[in-house]
Amino acid sequence: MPPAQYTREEVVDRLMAVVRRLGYAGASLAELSKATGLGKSSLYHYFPAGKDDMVRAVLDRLEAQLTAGLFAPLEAAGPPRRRLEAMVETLDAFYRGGEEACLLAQLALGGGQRFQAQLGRIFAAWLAAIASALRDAGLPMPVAQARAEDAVKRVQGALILASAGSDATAFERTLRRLPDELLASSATS
Amino acid sequence: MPPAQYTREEVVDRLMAVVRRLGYAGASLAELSKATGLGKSSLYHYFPAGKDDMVRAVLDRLEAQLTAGLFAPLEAAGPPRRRLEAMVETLDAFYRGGEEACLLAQLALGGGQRFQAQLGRIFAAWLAAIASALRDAGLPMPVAQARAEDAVKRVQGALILASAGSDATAFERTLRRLPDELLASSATS
DNA sequence: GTCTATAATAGGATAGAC
DNA sequence: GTCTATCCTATTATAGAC
Repeated sequence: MPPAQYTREEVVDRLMAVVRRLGYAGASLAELSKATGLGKSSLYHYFPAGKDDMVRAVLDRLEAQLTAGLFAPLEAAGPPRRRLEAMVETLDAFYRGGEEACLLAQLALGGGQRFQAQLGRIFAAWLAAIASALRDAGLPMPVAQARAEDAVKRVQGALILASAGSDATAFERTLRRLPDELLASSATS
Repeated sequence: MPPAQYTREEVVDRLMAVVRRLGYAGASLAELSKATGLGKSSLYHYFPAGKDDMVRAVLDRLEAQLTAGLFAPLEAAGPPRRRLEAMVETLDAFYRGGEEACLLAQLALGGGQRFQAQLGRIFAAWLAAIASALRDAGLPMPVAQARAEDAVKRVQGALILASAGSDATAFERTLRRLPDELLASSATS
């Protein structure tokens, strides 16, 4: 009954948690309503186009969060290693040590083609941001790009393994070794 | 109307294709019915407990297929490199160059905790099979295990990237470099 | 073993009061 | 801006004929 309990951003954050946990198809309006404390009609007030609209808002917000909290710091000035370590810390907090799934992966697998374009852009931005740090560390651009892609794959794969309950520590181990492996001057990559 | 159009295995294969593409929540009985050419009632004849029963059968069949087609060859006699190359070829065919998603990932992200125990076992078997080949190649067991885990993460991550439409060739590139990187005698891993 | 028909429920969406 | 009430459709599941 009280007016404007939550800001739109707070609402979107709560929606994000649901989609992240249950996926696009699994996130029913009932769940979304429960998570936000808003009735279905209130959700439709915020998001006139319905569920698609909600998930779109969630993805937009995630993109903004990643851009500001993950990609920008990777491309900012400062020692490349420090930047990569910051990424690792951000990821660890964001995925709560592997306990929380990745919204990008959820939408990639369960969102049909609805979000593919945006997901592609977000992943590309992530790759570019990592490559930027590696290039600043002195790696040739092709190597930097290849390693960046490898890093994202490892993080995503580790989250799948963690979700599968195979190995709860898999994610943490991946993160811990990431900076060293990205910056190594070896020949493998 | 004709009796027993498909064997149970054929039915399960068709169900698998749907779950793989749409995920657990997205795979409706209507889709499953369409894919198998069976009415809903016929599906309930094969799988009395309903959708859960169907997906359980799908996962059981996948586990059997992976055990016979992927894990066993990895642990069989023969040159380790050959075995790893066989894995890569099998994966490439199975995921059609990255165009098809991974059922394991779909169920890990969208299956709640319903399948977690089985998924954990399957991933553990995969890791053990790769590690077995690497140990036969002369790598110390801890290194073999770490690299095996890394390989599975890369494959899973590459499939996410491919699903996200970010980079269609990411999967192929990951596969191609896998044997060399797994067998390298470098210090990184 | 498959079908048609039907039920019961859940999901997405809207109308209109407050 | 939120609610209750409602609608329509999809979804899951079952009954019973063939």
